Amino acid sequence: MPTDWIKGKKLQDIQTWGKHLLFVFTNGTVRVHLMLFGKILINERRNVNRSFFLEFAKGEINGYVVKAQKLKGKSSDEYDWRIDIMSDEFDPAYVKTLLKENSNKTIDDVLMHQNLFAGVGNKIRNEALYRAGIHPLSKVGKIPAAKMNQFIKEVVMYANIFYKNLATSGKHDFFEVYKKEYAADGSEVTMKVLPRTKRKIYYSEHKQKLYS
DNA sequence: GTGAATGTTAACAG
DNA sequence: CCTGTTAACATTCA
Repeated sequence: MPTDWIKGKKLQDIQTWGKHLLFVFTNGTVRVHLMLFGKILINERRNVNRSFFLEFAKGEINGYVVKAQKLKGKSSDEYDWRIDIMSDEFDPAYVKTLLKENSNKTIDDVLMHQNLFAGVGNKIRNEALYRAGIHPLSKVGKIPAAKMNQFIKEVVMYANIFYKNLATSGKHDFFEVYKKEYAADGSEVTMKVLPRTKRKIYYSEHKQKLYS
């Protein structure tokens, strides 16, 4: 990404939307995505090329193996924070209306859609489904409304656990089912490779009910 | 040396 | 033209 346009400009704000990290300048916004292997370091460098960096009078922000691009318009035009699971504006009722258009899809599939649950990745998907007791291959339209409400809460709750873990210990290793042989409740964990996405899902047949 | 892993999207096939 | 699938990209760690 060309960076000439940022030179000498003031960084006004840093925002997040789902997995997007946004650096807001007076004359534009930079979106940074860490993809699978990305890292952001503050006042720290590695011995490999930075794929994105911001150098200030004091301190610097370095991105390694990240994807950076300039947003076309204002971030508020491009992003709807009602579907960002970590946002104060996250709106479960709104997400539910969006889910209605996806009632014939499976819950594991829909969860990873960044235009429905921005910020959910494979770990949060597996953990939230386990905590809510929903089988990943359940059909969205077959899950009772009350259960769906509970589930959406679990997504947000687990995302916050994940975040707090990372913020306090620098690690996120609180898993009850993901990559486990036995789940937290002692039941056996089943692992399946999803045919289309090739991602792995972990679940407990015992605890997680299949709605189909 | 090999495989797997917090993800997205361009390119392709049908 | 739309939908679904495959391939590509990049890095670190066990």
